[in-house]
This record gives sequence, C-alpha cells and structure tokens, in this order.
Amino acid sequence: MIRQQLAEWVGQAARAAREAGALEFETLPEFDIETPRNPQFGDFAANLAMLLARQARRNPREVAEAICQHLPAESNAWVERVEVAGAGFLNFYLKPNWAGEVVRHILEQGARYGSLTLGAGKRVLIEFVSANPTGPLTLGHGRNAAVGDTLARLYEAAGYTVEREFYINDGENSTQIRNFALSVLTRYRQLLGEPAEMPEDGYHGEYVKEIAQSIREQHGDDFAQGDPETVLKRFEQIAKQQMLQEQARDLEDFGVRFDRWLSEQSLYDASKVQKTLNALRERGYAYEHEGALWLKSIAFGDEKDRVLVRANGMPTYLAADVAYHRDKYERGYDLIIDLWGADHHGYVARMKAAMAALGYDPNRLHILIYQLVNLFRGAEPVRMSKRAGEFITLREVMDEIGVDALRFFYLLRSHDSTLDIDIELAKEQSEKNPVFYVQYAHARICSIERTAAERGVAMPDPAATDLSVLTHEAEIALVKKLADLPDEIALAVQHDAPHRLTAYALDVARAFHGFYTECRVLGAEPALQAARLLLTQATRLTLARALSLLGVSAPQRMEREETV
RNA sequence: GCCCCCGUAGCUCAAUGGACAGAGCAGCGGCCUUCUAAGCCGUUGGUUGUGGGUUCGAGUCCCGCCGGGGGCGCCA
Repeated sequence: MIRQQLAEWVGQAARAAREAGALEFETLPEFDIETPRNPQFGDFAANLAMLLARQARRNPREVAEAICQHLPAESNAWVERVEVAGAGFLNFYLKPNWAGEVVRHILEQGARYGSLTLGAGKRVLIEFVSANPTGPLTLGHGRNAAVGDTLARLYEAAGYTVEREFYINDGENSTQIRNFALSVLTRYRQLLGEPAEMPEDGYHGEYVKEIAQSIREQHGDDFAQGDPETVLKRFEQIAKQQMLQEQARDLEDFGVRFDRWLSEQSLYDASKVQKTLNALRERGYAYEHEGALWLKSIAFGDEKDRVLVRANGMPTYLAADVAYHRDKYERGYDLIIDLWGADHHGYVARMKAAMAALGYDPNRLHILIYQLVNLFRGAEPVRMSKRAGEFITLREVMDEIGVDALRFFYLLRSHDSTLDIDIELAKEQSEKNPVFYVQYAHARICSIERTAAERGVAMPDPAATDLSVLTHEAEIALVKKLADLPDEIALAVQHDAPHRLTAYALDVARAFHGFYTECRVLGAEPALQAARLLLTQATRLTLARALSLLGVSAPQRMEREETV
C-alpha cells in the first residue's frame, strides 16, 4: 500500500513540475519505488529522476529536485522528509507513525492481508503436472506440482480467477498407452502362471506388477482367454484408470487439487483434433509431404517443420496438444500458463508457432520450464526407486520427509535452476532446516498469545492502541518486512516466480526472531506490551498467509524431539 | 552442430537494470532464573567463469569464448 501511494505521489509531482514549467517530458516512464539496502538511504527510494533525465535534458539530480519540490501536500501525512541523493535517487524518510499504520492495516485485513486487485478478475488457466498415466508421479512431477500450485495460489491472491487443469495423455492409439497395457497384461499372465515375456520397451517397475495383481484380485482369470485385441483394450482402460487414481491420490495428499482433468482422448472424441488440423490446412500452415502431414512451424520461428499426422495416418502427440491449446484459447482465458519439464523445452517453439499459425497471440501463453531435481541422502545421490525402477516417486519422498518440508524445498529455488534435495537435511529437526525456521517463528507467536491468555492479558483493540511506541530498530525492521507482502505477491505473479515467496517467508521469520530476542513482549510496560502484542499478531497473520500460499502448514506449537 | 537452463563466499543459493553484491550452512567467539535456544549476536570469507558491448548506472540486458546439466523422433 505504501509503495503504490508513494509512486502515485511521485508521479503527481512529476506532472505538477511539468505544469509549472520546471520539467519537460512526453510520457511518464515506468519507475520503481524500491527499498534501499542501506537504511541510511531512507525507507523507500524512487528512481524516476534518472529515467526522466534524458527526456528532460537535465541532469538527474536537478530533475529529482524539481519532482521533490512538487510533491503533493498530503504526502506529509506519512513522509517526514525527502532527500535527493546519489545519481538522482529520491529518498523518502517516513514518519514514525508509519509503522503503526502498517500494523493497523494488516490487522484490519486479517487473513486477507496480501490480497490484491491486480488481476481484476482476469481469467488464468494453469495446466501443470499432466503426467503420463503410465506410471506413478515422480520426484520431478512433485516440483511441477509444487511450483504450479503455489503459482496458482499467488494468482488467486493477486485477484485473478484461476483454473487448475491436468491434461491426461491418454490417446487410445498412442504407443505408450498400448505399451503400458501390454506390460500390465504380461505381468497378469505371469501371475496366472502362463509363459509371457515383457515387451522390449515395456514398463518394468514394481507398480506394474501391483496393477496386474489388483486386476487379478478383482477379475480373477477372466482375461486369460478372449480376443487378444479386446483384452488389450480392456487393460488399457483399467491400467490407465488405476494409475490416474493413484496420481490423484498422491496430489491430493500433497495438497494439490485440480479443477479439471482433461483427457486427450476426449479431444479426439469431440473431433477437436480433426478440426484443428483442418483449420491449420485452411490457413495454409499444414501441408502433405512423404505421406505425412506437417506443421509449417518454420514460418513462426521454429527451426524445422513438425509432423502432425504420421504417414500411417496416426496423429502425433503434437497434433492433439495443438488441438488442446487451441481449445484453451477458445475458452477465452486472458492468460494461459503451462509448466513443463526441462526435457520438453524443445517443444516450446513449435507450440507457440502452432498458436501463431492458428491466429492466436502466442504471448498470452506462458510456458514455464523447470529444471531437473536431484535427490541426495547426505552426499550420496539417490537414483533408483524400488517401486518405479529408474524413477524416484513423489510418494516415497513425501512419506519420508513430509509434505511441508518437501513443498518448501521445491520452492526454495527458482524453477530455472536444477534443484538438489537432501533427504537428511529435509528430515532434520534443526536450525539447518529452513522450513522449521519459518514454522518455528509462527509457533513462537502462538506461544506468546497462549501465555498472554493464561496470564489474563487481553488482546488489545487496534483502534484504541497507540502504535507510535513501536520505534525499536528490530520493530521497525519487522514492520518493513510485513509491509512487503503485497509487493512480493505482485512480483511473484509478474515474474511467474513462486520461489520468491519462500525467500520472503524466511525474511519475515528472520525479522521476527530478531525482534523476539531484542524486544520482550509480555512484561513490557503496558502501552508497549499492547503495541507489541498487535505487532506480533500482524506478524502471525503475515506468516500464516505466506505459508498458506506455499501450501505449508503454520503450526500452533512445535515441540522439539529429544535428539540425544 | 543447433536449442534451453546454470556459472556469484569453502558448500547450497539470493539479489523487479540502481547506491557499499546478501542469506543459510560449514569455521571461529559469545548469549538460556524472564513470552519455546528448532532462537539470537559478533566474526572470518568476493576480480559475480572470461573478453567485449549497450546504459547516467550491469551479477542482471546484447555478442563471443570457457565450464556444468538437459534436449534435439513420423516417442510422449
């Protein structure tokens, strides 16, 4: 709130200076209100003067002076003084009552604190995870789920209307589904004591045997005979369905829910793939060559053209995916976000090309690529899973280290960086573990509130409490951090960078722990105790909101297990 | 060969183009009769891989090179 307010005043001042003939410029550039690293440069700083210098044909410090002299009078309410400094920064020093205003504002907002109207109800579709129904969710899918879900929560907080969607790669004619069904069928036959050999490129994980086993339990030897093709089709359905249910369960337990599970096959059933291919042909961006149908993606910056329909008449995965994305555009979202693994990055250019070929604005499609996740146990890399063969499953790691720690670790780094997760560290209940650091701050606050209640100290009324007594360095540092939440949410959304929020939560926790050590709450003299109780409450609300956006719980208490 | 990501303190990583590049861990030294020490304070540690360029200002943007990871299918 304070940043927007300052930005508004600075903008007004620049225009007023122009009116008064003190400054020349055509259009007001986008400028920043930033928090200087060094507190001696004020509480906030504006960089407008530097950006305006060229247009105004004046040196930046003169421009800054001109802006400074035209700041609206109402800015006196919060601003104590403004200084022109450095290359032409406008440094704002706020009045002491500002901290109290922030606390009051947070308490008024309550659990909504941080919510924005930035999105103005615009509709966003986030498609993520979208794992193949041929195996359990892996460690990599977990990253996708954590990043996608928190991004969705952030967009919601920013005032967008968000839909979460899981795309099921279940095309009935696809080789992978067929192969998967064949693998399950082979295991099933082996269970019945028949000689059957796994296909060359079959699925070898333990889970395939589990599915075969469960089919046997439900259907006995019903599938021992019968038309092989019919049996295989049946296995496709059953195996796919079971896998999907397992994935949904894993996601549910991981705190991720989807609004829609959209099946690739349904696109074929509704002729959407065919219609999309026709549309591409009509627009002149699909052509026949050597018996196949090609997308002319070169025309839109891709490095080569891509096959849509194979020479054998079967559409490729791309064809269905183009139809799917066309469908997304047709549903009228303002923003479409996809979250893909790094191994799909080569796919971005062709998908954007396809959308451009269909006449849609490719900029409305954000495709985020997240990098690999490596698992360690201490210094030892973990590569194999018992259940899934060469993959480590989300379930295994989630069960071992817990949802809170795992979600937090997934969001600790930018999705652009490869991520190493150390199971030992994530399980460790110690100061090395960042999840506990944040949760502990929340638990400590709850503990203060419990103790206050035990001692009969009532939570003061914010309207009737003088908050101007909050002047300690640690109090001010904490308040500044708390005030940042709305901006952090805005930035996280603008940059599609959910990991910013973990960093923010850590910052708030750090500021609180500092405050906790420096400033005694209960037992301080009454006026100060009241103000600090309210500051504590505002901190709890802020931490709880940040944690909830991360999908991490905010515990009321934390007991440390005896380690010795 | 082409494409994507990364390269910042011993390690893992931050830093919407802004001021003196910051945290955590590891190391060293301190702080529990008072709201939870899963905490706090102090301290050591840097030519931001490298060479150019753009800019009032570059870790950040552009080009080249070096190193690490991933991808380049009528698989999905």
